[in-house]
Amino acid sequence: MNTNYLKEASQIFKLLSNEIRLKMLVNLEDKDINVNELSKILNLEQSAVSHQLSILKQHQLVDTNRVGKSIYYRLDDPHILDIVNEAVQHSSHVIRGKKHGE
Amino acid sequence: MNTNYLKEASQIFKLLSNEIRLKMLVNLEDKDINVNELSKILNLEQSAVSHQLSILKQHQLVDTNRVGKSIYYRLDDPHILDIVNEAVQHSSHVIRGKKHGE
DNA sequence: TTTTCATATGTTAAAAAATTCATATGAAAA
DNA sequence: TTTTCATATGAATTTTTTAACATATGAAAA
Repeated sequence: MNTNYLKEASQIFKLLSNEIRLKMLVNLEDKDINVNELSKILNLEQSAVSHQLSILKQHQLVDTNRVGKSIYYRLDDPHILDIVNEAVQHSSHVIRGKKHGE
Repeated sequence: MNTNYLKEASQIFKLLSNEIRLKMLVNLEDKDINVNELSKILNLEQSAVSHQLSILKQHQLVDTNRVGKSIYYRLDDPHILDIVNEAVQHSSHVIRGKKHGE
């Protein structure tokens, strides 16, 4: 069974495994937002926000464009949110189901 | 914007962010497999396999049943593979697209 | 009921990721 | 062309994950 392709998949999941980054992506769904705004929205230090955005950008989940002095971020491939939605659905199933423990 | 639900999602992604665990899930797609077999398939120590399986089980991604002395694992909710497939698709897009660097 | 064998668990060491604080950059505004 | 301001980057620290080895468990087979 060839499972080489799973390495890349695991890397994407690593990106998505952080709540802050998820929040960023979700917030960027329908509008571009600059670093300072994101910082307020997420209630995080500017530096923390920049660091996370840089990770997302490195992996081409977001892209930037400058407006005046600000850098606005946008989703590079909105399809990524489909993956997030699937995970949300999954978790709500599990919670509702309470298959095992509790 | 309410983003509380993203915490659970991030936890699922955390589970999926490890190549070994992904390989396990994919291998379990169409048949149950016991620990020893998995150990051979993935070329990993038994203990490592058990540890990872235990994480997956704790989060209800797999379940077990005993046959003789062996413990067979199975997918608890095959839907989880849909999420994996979406990620695979995404990564192949990005690779093909080579949107930015290189 | 003793032994065997597959699997699970505990623990520690190593690696990777996240957080924080300080500082650098560099384009835009003055 | 100097200053300002938003953002990026660097580096040290802490936290989280992974990996590895040793050992415990416990059901099944003898």
